[in-house]
Amino acid sequence: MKQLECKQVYLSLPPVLGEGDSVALDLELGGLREEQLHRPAGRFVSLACSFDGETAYLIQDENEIQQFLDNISKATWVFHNSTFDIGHLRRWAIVEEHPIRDTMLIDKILWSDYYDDFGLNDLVRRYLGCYMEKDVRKEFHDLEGEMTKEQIHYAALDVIGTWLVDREQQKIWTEEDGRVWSKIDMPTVWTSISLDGFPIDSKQWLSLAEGYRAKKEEIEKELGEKYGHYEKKMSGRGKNKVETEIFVPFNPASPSQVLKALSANGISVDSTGDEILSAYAGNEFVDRILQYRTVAKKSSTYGEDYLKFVEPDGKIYSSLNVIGAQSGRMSSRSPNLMQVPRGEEYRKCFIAGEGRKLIIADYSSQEPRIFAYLTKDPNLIEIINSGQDIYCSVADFAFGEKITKQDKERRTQIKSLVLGLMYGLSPYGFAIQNEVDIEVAQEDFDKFFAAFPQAASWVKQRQAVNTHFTKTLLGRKCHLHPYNSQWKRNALNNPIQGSGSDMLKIAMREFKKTCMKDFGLDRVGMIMPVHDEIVAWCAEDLAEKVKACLEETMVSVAEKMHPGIRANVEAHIADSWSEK
DNA sequence: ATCGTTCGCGCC
DNA sequence: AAAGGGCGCGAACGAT
Repeated sequence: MKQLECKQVYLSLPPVLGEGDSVALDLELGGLREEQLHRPAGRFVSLACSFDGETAYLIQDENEIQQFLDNISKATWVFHNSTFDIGHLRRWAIVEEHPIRDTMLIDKILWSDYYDDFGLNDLVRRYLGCYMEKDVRKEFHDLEGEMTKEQIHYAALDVIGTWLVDREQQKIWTEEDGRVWSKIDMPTVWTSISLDGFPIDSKQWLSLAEGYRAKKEEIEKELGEKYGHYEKKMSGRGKNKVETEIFVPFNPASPSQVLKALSANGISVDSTGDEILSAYAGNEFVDRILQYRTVAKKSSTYGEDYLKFVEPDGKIYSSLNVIGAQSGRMSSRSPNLMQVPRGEEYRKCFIAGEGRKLIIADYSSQEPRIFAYLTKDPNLIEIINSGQDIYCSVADFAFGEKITKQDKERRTQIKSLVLGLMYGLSPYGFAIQNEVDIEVAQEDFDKFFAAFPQAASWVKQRQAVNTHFTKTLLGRKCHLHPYNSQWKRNALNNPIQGSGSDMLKIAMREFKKTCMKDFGLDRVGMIMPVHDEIVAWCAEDLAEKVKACLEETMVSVAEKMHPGIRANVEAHIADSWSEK
């Protein structure tokens, strides 16, 4: 395979560029750990750029960064993983919101779920047929003094690769792809790097974690002794060789050991996940294992170690991946703030902080509304627009059952049917999940589709023929694998999930553009998105206004996306994340 | 030791 | 043949 080439590297500032130019930029830092790539940590090593795909300019003095950026301020900036570069550049320079392209994110827009690797080396291979050494980049992390010649060369190749890939992407992206980038994901990049940390009550968290660790260790000890076994072991040499018996405690965290123990208990299953084991609830061993899992999760993922993410200012800053899922959804890591247990005990630890309030707003039934819009089913639309509880109304309309929100069991079942349908749930799956006969499940499905014929035909049509890709309401593509049976469920779910994520991204953009701008970034800020929810903060005296603003923004964004279908947003002013 | 994969489970 | 979509994380486990 060809090697990427660089004709010349100038160890100097780039010339002043004009408006039509596009310039690829790449920042190298040293001394960064994986989990803090998104934080202002690490040493500046170099900043490089290329505006022709042949030559590169590179500086190694952090005092020149501002001038470097000023020289190219008129041009469009191109990054590979812009969140990283821009986030860090702002440590040394003033970086205003600016037209950018991101070869990684744009490739996800173009090829979501067609490829699953979006590293610069992957793109260089796919677009340019060139091979890029990867290992040299690692050395930056340990770099102490001057860059070696080789390192300078590879830093230059990075920007050249980025520039050339961008040029190729520009040739193939459609107007619609361009809109998805400029209206949805580009603004989200700028939003993501200005998200504020989430203040944490560390003391409370710690006492929770300690409690769960104690419980975990207790069960571990009990089960370890009760279900452990002796193993013969040889020790010593030659004449002194003796056979001893060693007690090996049972490890409840080991799926294979659990499987064996279950089998010894007369329970034969293929795997030991919660869904399978809960069918054996009542069995002493099974119950204990499930209890163990609950407390083990809480003392591992949400244990004492979690506090390593709390920074000196008492806040947790997670890293937001602007396109984290094939559907376009965002994801969060280090830590993933989107999956903090919903229990009050945990959410209570996430607080507003002194003199501030949290504004928590989420779309209610976001996906069913999108589903109704996509299918244009008049009956479903009528139910949604009536403002009544969707699942109770479906119970009445489709099944002739008069239920209220208090009939939790049936309502939950119907809710799981409606939501499940949008995920590609089959009657078979519904039957197993709800422990009903397949005939009963099939009948529920039939009744639902009979009541909502247009929804039925939409679902059927989505799955009739593989169109190679699906699109969200705003045109974000996701490719379908024709040889994978999952394509049918993706064809169904993707426009729904993806449109939901587009909606939230735009709502974030609008909230920032209006409310945050009006009141000032020292008075209002965003903390995090959670798929259909935005957590923001503001100065105490602004709470009512900001709440109203966030609510209105979210509603209006949604109703623009699905005209004719009402949106509903539940917003709250709170001192902690647990209040709803 | 260090790596990648699998399992199980937290969230929407 | 499979049987509800999308993630990230920690522990276990097998491979190197």
